[in-house]
Amino acid sequence: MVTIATTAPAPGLIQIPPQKRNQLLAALPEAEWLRWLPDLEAVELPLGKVLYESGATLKHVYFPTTAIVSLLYVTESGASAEIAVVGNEGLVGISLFMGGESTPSRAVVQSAGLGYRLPAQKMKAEFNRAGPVLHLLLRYTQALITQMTQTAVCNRHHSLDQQLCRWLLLSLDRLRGSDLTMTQELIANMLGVRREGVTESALSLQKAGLIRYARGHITVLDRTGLEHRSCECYMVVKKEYDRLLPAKIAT
Amino acid sequence: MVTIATTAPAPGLIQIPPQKRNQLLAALPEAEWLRWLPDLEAVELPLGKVLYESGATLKHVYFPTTAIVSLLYVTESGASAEIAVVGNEGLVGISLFMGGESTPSRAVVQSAGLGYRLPAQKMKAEFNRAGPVLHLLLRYTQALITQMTQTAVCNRHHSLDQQLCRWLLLSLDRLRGSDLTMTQELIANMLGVRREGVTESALSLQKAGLIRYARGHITVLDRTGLEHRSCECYMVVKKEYDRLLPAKIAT
DNA sequence: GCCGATTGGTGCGCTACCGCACATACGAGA
DNA sequence: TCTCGTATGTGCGGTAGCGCACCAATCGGC
Repeated sequence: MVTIATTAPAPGLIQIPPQKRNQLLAALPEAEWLRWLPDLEAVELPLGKVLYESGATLKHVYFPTTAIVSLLYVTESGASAEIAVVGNEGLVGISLFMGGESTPSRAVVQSAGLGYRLPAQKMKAEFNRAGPVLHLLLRYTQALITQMTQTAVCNRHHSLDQQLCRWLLLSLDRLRGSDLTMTQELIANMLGVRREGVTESALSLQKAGLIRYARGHITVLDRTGLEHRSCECYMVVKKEYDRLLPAKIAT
Repeated sequence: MVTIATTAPAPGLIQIPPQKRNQLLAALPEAEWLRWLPDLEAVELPLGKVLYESGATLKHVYFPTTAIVSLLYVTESGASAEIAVVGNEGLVGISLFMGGESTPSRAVVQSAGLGYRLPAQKMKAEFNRAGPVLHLLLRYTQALITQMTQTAVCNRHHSLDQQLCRWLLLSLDRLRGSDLTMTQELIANMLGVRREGVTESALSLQKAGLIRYARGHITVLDRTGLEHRSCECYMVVKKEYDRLLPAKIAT
């Protein structure tokens, strides 16, 4: 059970509103911030929760704060592949303002946590004001596109080892700390590979002293090492996010 | 040498302006159409021409009419992978209005032909009017995103045979007729695989009577057969384009 | 403190694709 | 018509990752 404070800073203490732990929300101009606040609903995002299904019309957009959400596609034969990952730097449900209202992919919570959501109508109305919000959201969308294209490239050319490093780093960037709660089975589903393959790659990372893990809990020991072992895809994506999005907020 | 008529229908004959062979331009409301027309510059797009480089700031957006353009990413090691393909249904240079002004990918003419271009400033100004053009372009962008994500999925899960079918079909949809001028080497570069692999897959398609080809010229004999042999990715993309974009124009 | 379920580790044969080397064939231009 | 360059066909050993079967370790609930 989680109690979520949506208002009222503690007396005598300047407190960051929890909504601002999402960087897009934090980047809103004051006028927008005040207008959105009453409609932002805090939500728990437990592991595995499906935020939208392939082809379904969206009812909300989600702004994760401490959760991570995977956008993934499931093939007719049941195989899956992660397209992109969204954390507190972004939002889930771009097709709402892009105009399609749905996509062929699915959004699933990959790492449990909290977030906020805004009703679809409100989101569209705000977007269509065509002010700074529009540009903020489109820049985020472009960053997301880069992540997607890099996923395509990585799937084509890079080894499972490299992809695992990229994946760990992208996930890590979207969490505080250096731990993630994540079974190898889950990672395999995201990467669209066999669980055994992940076991093998993870073992080699562990032997190299880069990570340590046990039963669904991974600790990154040597971030720089991971970066070296990763393919270029991680850095390409990271640099685009840094370039396109407002400076990060301290959390 | 190509003469391009930008105005003046032949006497006694109702003629479609050549600009309208691009479906986005054709879908413009009358007011926009008239405003854009003087700034639309006809350009030849010869095979291999680079419309923009990775990371470079765009000076124009391109609206292909008879040409096809590939968006591709080249890795540090020189390997390449196609991210998406753009023909007369779309435009090249979405990062201009998305706000990034550049992307880590590159745009190369894959099939020679004609197109029109609009200066970057004009494009941004028109987009920022926030009228119907904005929504048209964003819907196109969402369709493009679908193509990109499906490329990622296809790279992960489907065989070269299937990918070749998908690729042929996507290219074919962006040309009139059933011929394409394209060496196996080129196709291999797009798909990010070995040339020999393409030879082998192409042979099996030819043996099955689906295509015929010789020295850089491919003729599709059995489109339906190709569709059956392709993975689901082709249809997913096609349906999203049909859903998101205005009805096609007769050309 | 025991038990079943979850998670991770390992072996093995298989296949698709890679990298390389080289043979062939077609076609445009001298 | 000959020739050279480009395009395509083929063979072969190597390897990354797959599918499957099974074992080992550890955790949480009773």
